[in-house]
Amino acid sequence: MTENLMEAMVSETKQKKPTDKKQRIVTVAAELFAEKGYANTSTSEIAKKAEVAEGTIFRHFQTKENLLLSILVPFLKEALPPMAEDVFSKVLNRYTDSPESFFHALITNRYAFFIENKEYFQVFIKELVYNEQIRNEVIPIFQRTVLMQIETAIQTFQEKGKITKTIPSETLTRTAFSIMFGFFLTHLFFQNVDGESNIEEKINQLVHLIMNGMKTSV
Amino acid sequence: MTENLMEAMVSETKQKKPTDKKQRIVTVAAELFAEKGYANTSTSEIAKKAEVAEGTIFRHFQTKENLLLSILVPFLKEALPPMAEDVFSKVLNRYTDSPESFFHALITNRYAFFIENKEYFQVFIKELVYNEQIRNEVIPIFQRTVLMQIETAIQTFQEKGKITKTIPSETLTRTAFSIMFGFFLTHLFFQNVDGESNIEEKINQLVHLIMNGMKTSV
Amino acid sequence: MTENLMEAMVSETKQKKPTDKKQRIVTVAAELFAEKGYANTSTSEIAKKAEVAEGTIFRHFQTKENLLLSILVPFLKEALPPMAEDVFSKVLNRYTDSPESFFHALITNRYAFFIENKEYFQVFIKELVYNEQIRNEVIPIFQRTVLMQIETAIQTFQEKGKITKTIPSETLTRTAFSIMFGFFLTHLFFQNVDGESNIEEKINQLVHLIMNGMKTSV
Amino acid sequence: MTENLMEAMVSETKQKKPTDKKQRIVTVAAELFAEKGYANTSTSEIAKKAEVAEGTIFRHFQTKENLLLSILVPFLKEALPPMAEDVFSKVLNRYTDSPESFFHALITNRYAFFIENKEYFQVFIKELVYNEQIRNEVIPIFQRTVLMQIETAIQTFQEKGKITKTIPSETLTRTAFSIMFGFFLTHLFFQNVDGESNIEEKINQLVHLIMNGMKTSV
DNA sequence: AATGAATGAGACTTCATTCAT
DNA sequence: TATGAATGAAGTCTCATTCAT
Repeated sequence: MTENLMEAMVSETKQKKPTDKKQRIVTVAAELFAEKGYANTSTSEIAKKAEVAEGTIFRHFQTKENLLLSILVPFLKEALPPMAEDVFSKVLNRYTDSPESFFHALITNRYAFFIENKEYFQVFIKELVYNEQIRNEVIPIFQRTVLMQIETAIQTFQEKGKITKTIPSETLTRTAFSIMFGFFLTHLFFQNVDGESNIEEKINQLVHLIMNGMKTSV
Repeated sequence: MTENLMEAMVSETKQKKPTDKKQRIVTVAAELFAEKGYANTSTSEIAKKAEVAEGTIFRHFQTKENLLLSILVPFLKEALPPMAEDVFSKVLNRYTDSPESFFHALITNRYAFFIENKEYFQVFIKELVYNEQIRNEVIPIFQRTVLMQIETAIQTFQEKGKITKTIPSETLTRTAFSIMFGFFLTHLFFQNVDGESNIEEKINQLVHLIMNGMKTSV
Repeated sequence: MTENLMEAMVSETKQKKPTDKKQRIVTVAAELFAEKGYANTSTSEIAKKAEVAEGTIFRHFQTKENLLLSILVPFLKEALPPMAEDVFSKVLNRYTDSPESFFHALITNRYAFFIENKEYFQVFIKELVYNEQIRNEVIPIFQRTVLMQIETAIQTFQEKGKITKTIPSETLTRTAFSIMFGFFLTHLFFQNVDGESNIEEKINQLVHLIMNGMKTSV
Repeated sequence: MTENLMEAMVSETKQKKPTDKKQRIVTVAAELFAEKGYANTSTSEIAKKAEVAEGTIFRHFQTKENLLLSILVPFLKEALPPMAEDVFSKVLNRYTDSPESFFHALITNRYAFFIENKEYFQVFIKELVYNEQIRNEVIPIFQRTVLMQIETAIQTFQEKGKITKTIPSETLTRTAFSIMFGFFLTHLFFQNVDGESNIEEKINQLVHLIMNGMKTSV
């Protein structure tokens, strides 16, 4: 990993319309990286499946690693900052009165994004676990954007007396994130956990657990 | 992956006392697999660091993959079934009256095991994410042992009216597991999240969140 | 090397005024070939530095090798035959009475040409050493033109009793050429051997050494 | 070129007995590098001609460049310092009274060495011309050892009044070296210039030219 | 049991060249 | 004339695995 992810996320704007073949390479590579991981996918395999010459991959991406970044960077660009800015300004402001409706909106919004980008999430999570440099570069960004915004929301609700102050907001944030992320992961690595039908109900249950835990309701 | 993990977990009992060199290979391989992942670690690197000839690795383990299994199988053998049988008979039976004390004992017990085996957990999780065969073989075992035992415990508490019945036990189980696993992962991939000092308090907070959620206590 | 240098040197007269881009390609290629050698310079590098598309190079020169020849041939055309015909008829006839003035004029004349074409000399010498076909084609031409003309001059001086007859004219020629060529090479591969100032004096010294050797003058 | 030639010349002493195959690789590579140059010789070609697997080359030499250094470094180790130290102490001390006998002994000695190592000289000179790093590293060594020793000898003779003082010793040295090196090169790149028979006579003529030049003897 | 030289398949990458636009 | 995307052969190098000692 020579390039820096942050730089890549900034500089990667000058993309003209990607060629047909270039797009095909990205698509196929994402599929294969998602399925078998970056390290277990060869460029010749990508070339074969995308029906291009192997050299074409390198004309467009220079290195295999660059190809990986070309998949991850646009995804992260859409996944991280919007989650912090766009989504939150919408979600948080609108549902500012009840933490329940906030968490419900948050999970619903991110679940939709997640379903749309299942494959990219798989690539991302695999490399997050496997690749130290990506981990080192992405996690701080992630903390500054996603986690801190959730924490801010939670603190707001703590101020309003709607969320307990006896537990530090940091721990609350991590726990809420764990529940949400665990929910997504379940859907990522095990297919068809639940029929798609009752997702709405599942989310309601998660929100209930986040807010009320599993003790018997009085 | 040619061999089957289950078979391996059974057949691998005939281990005599491993040679000095054999042990050194396993130790070094675990370190390197944990750090860089299986696919990014070469046998020659292992040989060099373990100060043995490369041939020696193959004399003992036949294939590189076998070496990986020789690390994971004993670990899983100790991690999974005991968690289900041994630990649960201790934990569940002893703390049968309150879900709080049950979750507290469970998390405490597994956290200790996790701390002891940090390195093996890293190898395991990396390959769980990256390696389809391991995923396919281990997850069902995991579901049958760990998750089902937690679910049984939760169902027992539901019968006793100590845990809500309005949410299916399966969802409750996954959520509890998410919280617990999220807690462990935080400690696995980010060093020094909290000072080691206040672990006890952290666990108490987790248990509180599992049982009561984050809404303001009345 | 498919084309024959002699053919190229003859046929290559039909050059109209070269395009702006064509000229830029030649200039840039000469620079790069001089610096890094033909084999270590890629056409894409040339294209980039000349600010043309890679295809443009091949539209004008068909092959990379042809581009090399397009640099070398005009250079050799000026370097070799004129040295034989033009220069010699001037130099030799004018300075026919003393070998000293002949060698002085010869070295001065070629040194000027060499300084003007330093870069082309570098390309030429690199490929002369590295490329068997160029060596095989150029050396005979070189022998027939340059060396034989010097030898003729030396023989003329031998007839006049101004140069020793006890050593074969061939050996004398090679030695004179070695001294002259060694002087040029020194200036080619090591920068700033002498300040440019005392070139005239250096040449005088070389001529003295060619004619009188290094023994103490009586 | 990552490694430094000087370091390589020092560190390369720990060589145990080279394998049969290792030796074959070196021999074949030297042949091919001499014939076609380093950049135009592929490792697969070397492997084929040496009748080893291509991997074997890299097991022994890590990189192709390292293989080149493994050929050049021992050669230079033998060629340069001995020429300065050993040879000179023999040649200079023994033939201290007349510059003629000194140059005669010097050329004879080096010519023998050159004939024995024709192939290595070809590799060396090709890369000296083509490869900037080798040039930058070897030339200073060369200047400090070979050239300076010749210059010292010449200065000694100047002190004794046997060589002219009107020309700086540096110029004399370079000229003597040009004549000698030109003589060697002629034998390197053009085969069979003279029958081997009259080498002794040729050397005598060179010495005469160095000392007396080509003017008619009185 | 242990070694380490040897292997060869296959990895990533470069590059001269072609061709549709 | 000029472009630059596309090609695929060939290049250097890595690596798990074998085998004679």
